[in-house]
Parts: sequence; C-alpha cells; structure tokens
Amino acid sequence: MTQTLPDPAHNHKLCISQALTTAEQLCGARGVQLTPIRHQVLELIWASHKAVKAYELLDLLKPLQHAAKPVTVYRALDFLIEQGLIHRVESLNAFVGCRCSDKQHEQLLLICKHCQEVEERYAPEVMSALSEEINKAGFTVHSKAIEIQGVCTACRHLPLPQSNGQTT
Amino acid sequence: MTQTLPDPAHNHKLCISQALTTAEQLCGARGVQLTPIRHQVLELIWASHKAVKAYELLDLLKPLQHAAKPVTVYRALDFLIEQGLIHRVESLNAFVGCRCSDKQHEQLLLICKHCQEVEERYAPEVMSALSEEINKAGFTVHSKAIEIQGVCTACRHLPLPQSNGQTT
DNA sequence: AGGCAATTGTTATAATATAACATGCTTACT
DNA sequence: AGTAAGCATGTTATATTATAACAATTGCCT
Ligand SMILES: [Zn+2]
Ligand SMILES: [Zn+2]
Ligand SMILES: [Zn+2]
Ligand SMILES: [Zn+2]
Repeated sequence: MTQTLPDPAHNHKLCISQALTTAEQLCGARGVQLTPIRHQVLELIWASHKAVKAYELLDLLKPLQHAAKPVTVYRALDFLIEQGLIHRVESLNAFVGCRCSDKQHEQLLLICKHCQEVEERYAPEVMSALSEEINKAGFTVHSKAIEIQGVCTACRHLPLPQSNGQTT
Repeated sequence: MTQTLPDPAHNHKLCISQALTTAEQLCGARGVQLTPIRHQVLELIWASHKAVKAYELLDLLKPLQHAAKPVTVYRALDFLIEQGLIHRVESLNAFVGCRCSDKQHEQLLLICKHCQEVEERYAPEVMSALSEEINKAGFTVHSKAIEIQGVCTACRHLPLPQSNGQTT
C-alpha cells in the first residue's frame, strides 16, 4: 500500500506499462477518450519520474504529431489532469505521472532539485492533520498541493547542480 | 500564538503598519537595504490580504516609480522573498504578505478562489507529521509549499465567480 | 582618486499559457 | 439521407509570466 521510491535500478518499463494500462482502463470505464495524442503525451510524461515542462513535451510530441502546437499539449495535459492521470507540479510549472490514479490523490510531492525526480507519497497522517487544520479554519477544500523541494536520497551525496546555493 | 483570520472587519491599517515596521526592523538588524522601491512593493502587496500578480504590482508601482519595468518588480519580489517578508503563491503565480516574518515560516496557505484572500496558518501538528514523513523518505528539505485551494468562511455562502458554467 | 559591492536603469527576449474561431468526425435522431 | 449536437483537433494569434545581458549610479572602503 505504501508508495515505493523510484529506485534508480527499478524496472521502469513496468512503471510505464502499468501507468498506461491503468489509464486505458480508467478512461474506458469513465467513457472518456484516451485519444492517440493524449496517450502519447501520457507516455512521454512517463518516460521518467522527472517533472517535464509543457514545451519539452511539445518538442517530444512533434515527431509523432506533425501538427502539434502548444495548445495541443496543453489540451492533452488538461485532460490528463482532469482524469487524475498526472499531476501539475505548481512550483516548477511542470508535470509528472500520477502513481495512484485509481486511488486517492494525496499529492504530497517530494521534488529533488538535483535529479528533478518527483516522489509522490501516500501520507495519511499528514493528510488527516491537514484536514483537521482546514476544518478548524472553516475552509472548504477544492484541491491541495503539498510540494517539498529538496534533495532525494539518491542525490544526497552529490553536489547541487550550479544554482545560487539558496536554501530557504 | 495562533494566526487569526483576516476578518473582513478587522483593522487592516494595523496589519499594514505592523508588517512594514517589522520589515524595517528585520532588514535593519540584518544589514540589508529595504530601499524605497522594495518598501513600496511591500506596501502594495500589503494593500490587502489577496494574492497579487507581479504585473498588477508593476501597474501600481509605475505611478510611484516612473522607470519601473517588469524586472524592477521581480527584483523587489526576489528580495522580499529572500528576507521572508512575502510568500510566493506557487499555484497562482502571485505574491502575498507574510504574517510571521519574524517567526517560523510554516507556509500553510489557504487560498480562497472567490475572494483571492490568502490565510497563512501556523499548523504545528501538520508540520510535524510532514517532517516525519519526509524523514521516512530520507529526503533533505530546502523548502515547503502547502497550498490549499478552496472557499473561505466569508465566501462560503456566495456563488463562485464565473469559472466556466455561466449560463445566465 | 580608485576599486568594489549593491542597487537600479535599459533593452531585449525567453518561457509559459490561453483566446478565438475553423474543421473534421462520430453519434443519434428525423 | 439529412442534420444537429458534441467532442476532438487544427490554426492563428496573442496574453501572461519571467529572465538575460549589460550600462549607469550610488555609497563605502582603502
Ligand atoms: Zn519507474
Ligand atoms: Zn535526486
Ligand atoms: Zn489585514
Ligand atoms: Zn473568500
């Protein structure tokens, strides 16, 4: 039930095939169309566990869809987000595959500044504390985004890529 | 110690003067310059508890600083963020005054889709659960952003502003 | 005076995202 | 068949958000 880390040595082809199969099944069950463009964009996002930018996706999509324009990608992204198949990473203006499309979306994202990989964690304790706090405030939730920037275990001992070394 | 809601009837001039005084003191103590431009941008952000966009700030700043350009605003924003005097609201590409510049930055933001006001809450239970989860993941934190989108108490009984399904 | 750091000015452009309208394609009903 | 409606996509243009690169200014230290 607990999410596993995207171990560098894991079988990522399995991640991809699982994600695509789940997406096809969910869309079928919901009566929405996972069209070729949408399927391709989802597959491109799942090429890795890194967050991907819309215009990077556009460049990758162009060879497959000659007519692809920015709006082509954004429409596919909108669809995939609506269907819960990907997450938008607000703090990066980027997108990442969702590992729990068929379960709850808890959206606790650990974002590595070094390798750009994003780990989505199922964190019921955090979420219940959060829900309680939100209730205390009398606030009605539409969506939650919890994004933690930092360095993952795999990159812990590596120097940061050249940035201004700011930390909070 | 608990944050208070930005009650619609509160004395907002007091919010502003407290924020500016705190900012001046902190910058003085840290030996950094709260220059006129930076001070003005901070004051413009504190005009309300709503999240403000950079180009809105630019329009507001221009009458005060004839030479103001986008980069003028972004530089001031960068400074204010570094000093912890404002928060960037990632999910809106906007900015809001920080109510706890001199204390811990816990950055749990409740963002009302109706009135755009942002409430910053001090939520130690959430934060400790979150820290524990992050430790479990072996992740090294640089910064956290917890952004909840929804509807605040004040707006609870009002219809949402025209989002899409406007049929009247 | 000369040098350095910090701030601001200036011009240009990059990066991200959406508006508006046209076209095609399937489905469902007449 | 005709045709209206819904949806996906194509096409063109533009809006919005953010940064790069370099010059000028200011205040301070030696
Ligand atoms: Zn994988
Ligand atoms: Zn990493
Ligand atoms: Zn106030
Ligand atoms: Zn509200």
